[in-house]
Amino acid sequence: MLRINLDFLSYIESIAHKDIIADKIQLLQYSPKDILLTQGEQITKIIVIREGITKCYITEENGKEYIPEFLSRGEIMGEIEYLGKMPCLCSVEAISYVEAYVIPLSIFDHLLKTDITFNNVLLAVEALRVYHTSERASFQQLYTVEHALEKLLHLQEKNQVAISKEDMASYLGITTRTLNRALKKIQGEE
Amino acid sequence: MLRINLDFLSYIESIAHKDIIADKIQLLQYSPKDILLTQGEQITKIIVIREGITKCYITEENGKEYIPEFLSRGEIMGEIEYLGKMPCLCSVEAISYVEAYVIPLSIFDHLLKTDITFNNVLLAVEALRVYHTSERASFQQLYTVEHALEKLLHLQEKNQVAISKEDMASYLGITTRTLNRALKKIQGEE
DNA sequence: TCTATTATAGGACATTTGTCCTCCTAATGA
DNA sequence: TCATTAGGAGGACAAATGTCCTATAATAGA
Repeated sequence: MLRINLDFLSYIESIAHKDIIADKIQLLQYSPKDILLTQGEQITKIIVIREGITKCYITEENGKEYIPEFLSRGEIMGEIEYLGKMPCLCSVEAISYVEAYVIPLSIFDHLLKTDITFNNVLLAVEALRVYHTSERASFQQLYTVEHALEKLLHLQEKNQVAISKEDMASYLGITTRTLNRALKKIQGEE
Repeated sequence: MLRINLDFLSYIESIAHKDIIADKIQLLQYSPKDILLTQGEQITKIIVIREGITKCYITEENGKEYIPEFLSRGEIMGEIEYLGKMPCLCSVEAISYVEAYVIPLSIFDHLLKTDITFNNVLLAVEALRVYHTSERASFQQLYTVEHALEKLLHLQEKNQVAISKEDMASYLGITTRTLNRALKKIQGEE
């Protein structure tokens, strides 16, 4: 639910500090509600979060929203679209104070073509993403809302994150009304 | 819905034929209902489909099934789990006659560590997977069953695939009863 | 201080979906 | 030929979910 990837962050930081290209990788700051990426647009940079929490959300044509993930430390964004030559899948919004490395596409491309360790590390990142995304899609389709909600609440507690009810509903792919009902039911069972 | 990746297939075939390691990559045949991978087991090989259609399915603890994708030409399997050091996420079953390249882990690993083009091609594959998986999860959560079913029917027609009603329901994350109702409703609207 | 806005909570009703059954048909093997 | 089985279709009822609406509390800004 709150994805982090410290291995990847370490690798990016080692590049950002030591490399000849270091001065081309910026460390930027974002405030809550700042937009890091916009759905549908072409990618112009790759972003890796150093600190803070963001939400990644898809707005469908019927106006509803779905949150595939909350991204935090060491998570990369924009690379999927660049690699697949696709427009941006999600919008990404800071929900806390955020610091992130911003990598120009030229640098990202250079790393892809020359740095095999970078390729290996990135492949591991993407593998985990596919795994978790499929696992979650399956879970949410086949279990009750309550079951999914309980899991979400545990994750929230474990990660010490506070998210709005609306975002929780978007993450679960339900309405806030259904979320409230499920919360009531869980309380009653305790 | 029926994923194919001809670029990746070309690259694998070029390796399978020309390389020094060619004799270690086998071309195996499978009949309908043969199992290529089993959910929960450790991966022992990487498989790339040359011909035919397979279904990839997750069985949850409550006995229900979810089908993340139907994989066909040029699709790879097992690599996610190997890269992420995870047990097998899905079982994969042939639903037509299938021919597939079977790559030993040692060879796959060797390619990862030495062949940067291989890394680049594989990254593109995984990027598309994350993209499509998230896109579909969002779509299925936020639109009506009918809407999702119509899309599925178009894809089936376009790809000339016949799948059982039960598999269609598993793909949509619903019961066959709900599938039948949705089919009736669509017929009425035509 | 006073309004406007936002997040939250939940009632009432309609719709959708799941569960449990039954029935039908085609294909298969004894 | 006659069960037997698997896939498909759909009725009846219960449960879950969405929609629409109202209400409250907290907060920000004039």
